[in-house]
Amino acid sequence: MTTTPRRARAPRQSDVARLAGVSQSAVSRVIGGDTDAARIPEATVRRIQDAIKELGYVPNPTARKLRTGRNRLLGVHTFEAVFPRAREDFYFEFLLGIEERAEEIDHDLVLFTSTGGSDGRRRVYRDGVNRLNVADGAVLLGVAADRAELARLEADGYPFVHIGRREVPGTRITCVVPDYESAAAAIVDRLADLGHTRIGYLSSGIDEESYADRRRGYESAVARRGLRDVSPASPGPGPGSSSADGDPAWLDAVADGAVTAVVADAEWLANPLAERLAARGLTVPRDVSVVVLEGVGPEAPVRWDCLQIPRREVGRLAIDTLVGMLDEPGQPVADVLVPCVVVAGETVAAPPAGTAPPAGTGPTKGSAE
Amino acid sequence: MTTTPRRARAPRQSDVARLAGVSQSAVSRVIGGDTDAARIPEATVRRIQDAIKELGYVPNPTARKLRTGRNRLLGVHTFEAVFPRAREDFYFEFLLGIEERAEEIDHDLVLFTSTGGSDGRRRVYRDGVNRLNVADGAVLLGVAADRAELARLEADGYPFVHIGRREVPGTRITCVVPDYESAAAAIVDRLADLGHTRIGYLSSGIDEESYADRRRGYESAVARRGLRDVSPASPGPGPGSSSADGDPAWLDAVADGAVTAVVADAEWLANPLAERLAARGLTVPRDVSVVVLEGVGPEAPVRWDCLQIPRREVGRLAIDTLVGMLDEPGQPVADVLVPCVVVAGETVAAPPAGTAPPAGTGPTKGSAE
DNA sequence: TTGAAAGCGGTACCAA
DNA sequence: TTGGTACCGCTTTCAA
Repeated sequence: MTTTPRRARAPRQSDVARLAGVSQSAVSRVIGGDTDAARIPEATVRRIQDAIKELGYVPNPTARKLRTGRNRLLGVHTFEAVFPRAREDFYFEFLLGIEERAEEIDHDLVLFTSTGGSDGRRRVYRDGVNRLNVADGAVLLGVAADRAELARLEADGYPFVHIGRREVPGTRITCVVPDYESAAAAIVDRLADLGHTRIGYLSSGIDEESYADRRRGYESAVARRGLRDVSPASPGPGPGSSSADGDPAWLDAVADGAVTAVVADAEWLANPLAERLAARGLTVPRDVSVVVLEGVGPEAPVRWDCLQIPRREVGRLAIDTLVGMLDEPGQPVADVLVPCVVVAGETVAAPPAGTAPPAGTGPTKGSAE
Repeated sequence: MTTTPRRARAPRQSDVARLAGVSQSAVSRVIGGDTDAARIPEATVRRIQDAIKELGYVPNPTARKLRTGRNRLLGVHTFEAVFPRAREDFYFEFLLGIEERAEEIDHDLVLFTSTGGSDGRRRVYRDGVNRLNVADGAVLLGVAADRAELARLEADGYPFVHIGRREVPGTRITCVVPDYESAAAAIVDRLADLGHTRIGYLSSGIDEESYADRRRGYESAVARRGLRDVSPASPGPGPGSSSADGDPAWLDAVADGAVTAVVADAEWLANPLAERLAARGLTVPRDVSVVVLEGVGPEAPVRWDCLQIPRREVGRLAIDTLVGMLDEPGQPVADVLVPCVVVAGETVAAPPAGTAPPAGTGPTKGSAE
């Protein structure tokens, strides 16, 4: 009976070397695949491989890491709950892409966890030690990423990329971000091409980089195409203060034909908008076209025309960018912009015929009162 | 301006030693908290700590691991999808307990991922190397855990515990399992105490250790209490072949009063059972009591009397067991049984008055035809 | 009390 | 081509 004896000590390269009758460095070379640099005779390679098999030798990743600084382990750190429930669908696709790509390039992934503090926020540093250090580098994500930690990580020279734009004063952190700006501009272009000349922007009021990107793309395209921007007054940030709620005057102006297309930050803004327009006798898209700047799933009640965030691709590119940083340390790395797809739905059409711009219909910018 | 210069190299103990004017080993001792063994003067300790702070020194976990074999990293490996959707609720509580306990004893958690194969199954070994090796040990979970890998892991001497009982011929793997057997027996005892004398077992037909445990507890208690077991014929294993579907004859016998209480493997068996009993004019629990052998959430439509799996506690104990193995290598470790709670619901009552056992109501075991 | 030095298991340079 | 050897950063004897 050939029961494997409880191996007291894992075999090392030196054991392999002894069995094969060669030096330890020869073993290391064969394992490292350095057969080109220092051509080792077929026979020797064979003997070494046999010895490896016989002993069941496997390289020790810890020793490797200590020596080379790499162990083909990539960290993933989300600043939110470990096993998110509500946010799960949001992260899921990113993580899929990350995992997919990591595996393709033969890296393993480690998900860092532990809440780290009584406040329940997930931290990178605990007692001053960077927990990510066991991995060669890390991908960070999470809408509420702690910026101070990002700055420290960067200052410590730890290689990482962040999914989603994150600006930290005095620090250059590498981000992989959906190209919201171009996509928003493309959406405006499409509306302009269809004949819309007076459009509005319905903002979520959320003060975060990605929302700013979208708005910027919208505004530059509006200017470039010479359109008239008739948006409601910007609401203060914070939940519940959607601008659709806040500006009935603007809605009345829309009903009056002041605007023939609306670009909305998010689906949860578009739904009440459609309701309120309906209450004023307007139909989407016959009277007003609506585009949503955040991908909506196929199970959405309305098939909005929308911008689709390429989450999977963003995840994959985050891995590639990170590994690029590891391979070329010290090189400055530019942010990576990932193109978004604009998906056609059922909420965009040409403006209603004969909707000439009513003369002097309110301000170009700001509330339409 | 005190901008931290881009640190080319992380500070090491030797740097700290030089700055503090002591030897490297002194630094190591202070960090290791060995102040008792080799009493270092207050002043020296202070100088070293100051130097540590000034340099921002943090210990290198890789070097530590290479030297001591430990790095306070515990792996978690699930054999199912990385970011489970459907199963999430099932695993979630285990993971909560694992994380909670790991943090209490100051260990970090590493979730291993990567699908490992084109078959989509998650593997521990890839190209023969144990990917868990960067961690001191690991907690494994997943209903379809690959047994061959468990055997190999054990043979390799890698420390791990498995959540849920897993039998592998020729191997002793340490498991942390809910004590289904005792809980099932306690349930039978309670029914017997209430006066039930003829009860049935509704099996899921799933061929797995945990289900076998439950049935064993049921059967031993039935025998011990001298009850009559009138269960439907065991269905073949596989989805859709629930025994409630498969045995209308048994249902008729129940309606006839052959059985006053039913123990069901899972909630998805109990729901159709209740419907079919209702169709025959029976009410739960007035005519028939029903207990479910798998905890059901508070949002369940029916508040079943049920067995609650102490998932959180199981997770915590898995960590404690694992760390125990690490602290005392070589010691054989017994499986850990975690008591289950039996939760009172609204589906158990005393048997209907005057339900004397009908004489000769069918076989003690098997189909009640 | 403190320091020098030997590894932990590999990698990679430099000689032979 | 091959082997000897220094070193990665830390822990832990063993001497001083």
